Amino acid sequence: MDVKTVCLGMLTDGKASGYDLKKQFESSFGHFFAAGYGSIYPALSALAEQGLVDCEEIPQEGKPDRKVYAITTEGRHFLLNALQNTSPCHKVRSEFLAMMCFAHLMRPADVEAVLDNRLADIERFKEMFDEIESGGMQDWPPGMRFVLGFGKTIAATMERYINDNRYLLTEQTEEQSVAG
Amino acid sequence: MDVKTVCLGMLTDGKASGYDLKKQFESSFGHFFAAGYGSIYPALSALAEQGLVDCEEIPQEGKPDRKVYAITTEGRHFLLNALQNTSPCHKVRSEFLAMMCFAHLMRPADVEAVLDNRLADIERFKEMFDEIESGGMQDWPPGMRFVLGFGKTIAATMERYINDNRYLLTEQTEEQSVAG
DNA sequence: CGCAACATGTAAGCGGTTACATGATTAC
DNA sequence: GTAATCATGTAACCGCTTACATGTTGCG
Repeated sequence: MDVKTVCLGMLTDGKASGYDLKKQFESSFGHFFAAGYGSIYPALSALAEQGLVDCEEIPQEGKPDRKVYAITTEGRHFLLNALQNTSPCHKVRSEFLAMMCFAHLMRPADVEAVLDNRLADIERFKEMFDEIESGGMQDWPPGMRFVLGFGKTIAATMERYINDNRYLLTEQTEEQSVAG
Repeated sequence: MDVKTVCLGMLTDGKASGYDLKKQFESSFGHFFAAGYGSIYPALSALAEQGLVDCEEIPQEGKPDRKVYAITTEGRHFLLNALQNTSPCHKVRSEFLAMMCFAHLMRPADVEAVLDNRLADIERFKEMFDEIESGGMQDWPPGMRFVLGFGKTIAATMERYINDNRYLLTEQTEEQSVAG
């Protein structure tokens, strides 16, 4: 499941340009599968070259031609095949948690700042989730609702955990004076 | 916060070899910051070249010399400086969630298998956490306890969410018959 | 007047993964 | 006998990130 496959999946919902897909990555997919233009455009080119998508070029004035991609029958087969992997991974790479392991070496003010910044990030996610929900989810496939709920639940849990346990990190210990 | 910096942090707890650090990555750090030998050994070499660690080679018979690394004063300064970044990231890359977005295109049996495999993974994490706790945490820095609790809480929440909401994905919908 | 949105792409680089190479000792 | 543990490393590769390049339209 790389960016290519996810793009292919998104195209099962209808034709779209790279620009359109980027917006979808930013909103609904961003919190668990990020991708920038530098990944998306080459991915779409590769998919087109493999015959997994068709590309319709729509001329525009002043802007580059809008390239609208549509999934092909071969693309659908390829995707269905990719979706038969029953052990997809779920990876976390957290500089935040790594840093917190060494909180006893940090200045207390910096620890507080890190925690506050993380809470602010989580808050932004929650706003994003609310925005998506207010846009109407009736026509969404059940998987999307599952994934959105997953994100909301984890975000709420992280927020609560940080608030309930930050005292562990911010109570002064002797070690901190040795740090320098 | 790359592998190099995390290795440096681990060495504040005492001397260690690359092999030792790998074990620590597998146990306590693995769930939020994975690293293999292919990252760790080059990282230690680079740290030694920069003078951030000292390397003591202990000859052994039959095995390669054991190289034990110790953090230097410069290393400590470098680490303290790195720990002043107050916006460390927390990234998730989940093929699992990406796949679940397209559950309506999958065979129901495959969806079930994916969910069961994820639950099994979570179970393994929980076992790991219990094992760490039973090994005694009294002498652990507070940050480690915070991070361990974080992992346990998120794992429990994920497990509960999947169990409570998998019905969303496994109830048959019309779309599934169109998938081919 | 300046910024955001629209719209597509390339190229260099970076960091991490995977596979390979070697080989003794110990426990089952 | 065979698998796991101890022990270190290299090299190729892969996929994503970042920075760069270009240019119009419309809003405040």
